[in-house]
Amino acid sequence: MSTSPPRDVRAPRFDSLHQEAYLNLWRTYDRLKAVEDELFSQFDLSAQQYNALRLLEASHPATVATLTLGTRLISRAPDMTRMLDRLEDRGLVHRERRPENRRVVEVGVTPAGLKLLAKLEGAVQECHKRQLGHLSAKELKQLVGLLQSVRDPHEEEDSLWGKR
Amino acid sequence: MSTSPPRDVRAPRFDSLHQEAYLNLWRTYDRLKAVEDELFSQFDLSAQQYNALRLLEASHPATVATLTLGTRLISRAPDMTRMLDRLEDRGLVHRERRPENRRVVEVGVTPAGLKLLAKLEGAVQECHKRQLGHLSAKELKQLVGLLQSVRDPHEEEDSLWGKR
DNA sequence: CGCCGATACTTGTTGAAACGACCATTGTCT
DNA sequence: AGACAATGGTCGTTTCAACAAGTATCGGCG
Repeated sequence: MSTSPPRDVRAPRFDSLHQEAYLNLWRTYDRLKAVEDELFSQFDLSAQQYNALRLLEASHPATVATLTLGTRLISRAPDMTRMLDRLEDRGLVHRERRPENRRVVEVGVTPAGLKLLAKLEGAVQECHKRQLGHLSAKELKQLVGLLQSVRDPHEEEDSLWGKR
Repeated sequence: MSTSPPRDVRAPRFDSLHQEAYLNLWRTYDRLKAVEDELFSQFDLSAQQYNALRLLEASHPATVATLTLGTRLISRAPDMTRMLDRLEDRGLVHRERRPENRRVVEVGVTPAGLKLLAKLEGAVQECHKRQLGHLSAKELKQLVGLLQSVRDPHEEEDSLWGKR
């Protein structure tokens, strides 16, 4: 009886190709997120908060209803209220109920919020370069295409992220 | 002066290809994670906890030091202690200090932990199929390759996830 | 042997996420 | 007009993650 060949018991092994793909996706996201987190933590922002500010900037000067903003975020956020509380406390957004429908709370970015975004813009671009700058444009496009295919059946019909 | 063509102000727009790739990665991970979370929440487990149990199973019957386990996890976990506390309270892992080095805490999976893993195995495979079953093997392999390239410069020299 | 730094966690504390129950407002149906 | 469901948030509570500071142990080194 022969001994089995030496192998690194630590090396990740996978039960299926699907699992390998998912765990690779998870790991890759985690590594890239670490790069981003390091930047945002210097400004006491989370990636999610930055994302929200960016969305408000895109609509500016129009405002956006709280729940609408929630659905547009990259990662679902079941607690918009307190996230906006924190941004409002720092004077980065403002909230307002309008007479025509007193249920909805309209949210907008403040001048201070826009100023912070402007200050961050360069650093954020640099950060994305550090994350992915080692890939060619061709590879990046291929990656984006594949990720869209992966995600497609998992997006709601009217999602902003669905294939168009 | 002509008016600009109508466009969906809600559609995500990107400042660079790098950013587009990263945000697509984030979004895709979030969608797939939602599928997985739904499964694990039925067993009061997090994906990270399941991952830890899997790693312990792979080493079984040998045990693993707490910190070593932490570095092998897919997503970094700076609070192994309390995560293991929870698993130990549920009888899924056991911990032990050995006389030869009383600093390290050796962790192993218990029979109950192995039983839980066995019970989950089929459902987890099914879950990964739901996540990624709509892609061909060729696409999946291409995706894995691209993700490795993305991650490569962000892995530590001796990481288990580096290219070999 | 006694000290010192390194190792391997543990504990405290604070902040954020998850989940549900709750409340106010509006639109609809009879 | 009154009842009732649907909409849009808010609040309370529990759990989890992150960071810092602290404790126990070990391995040299003079």
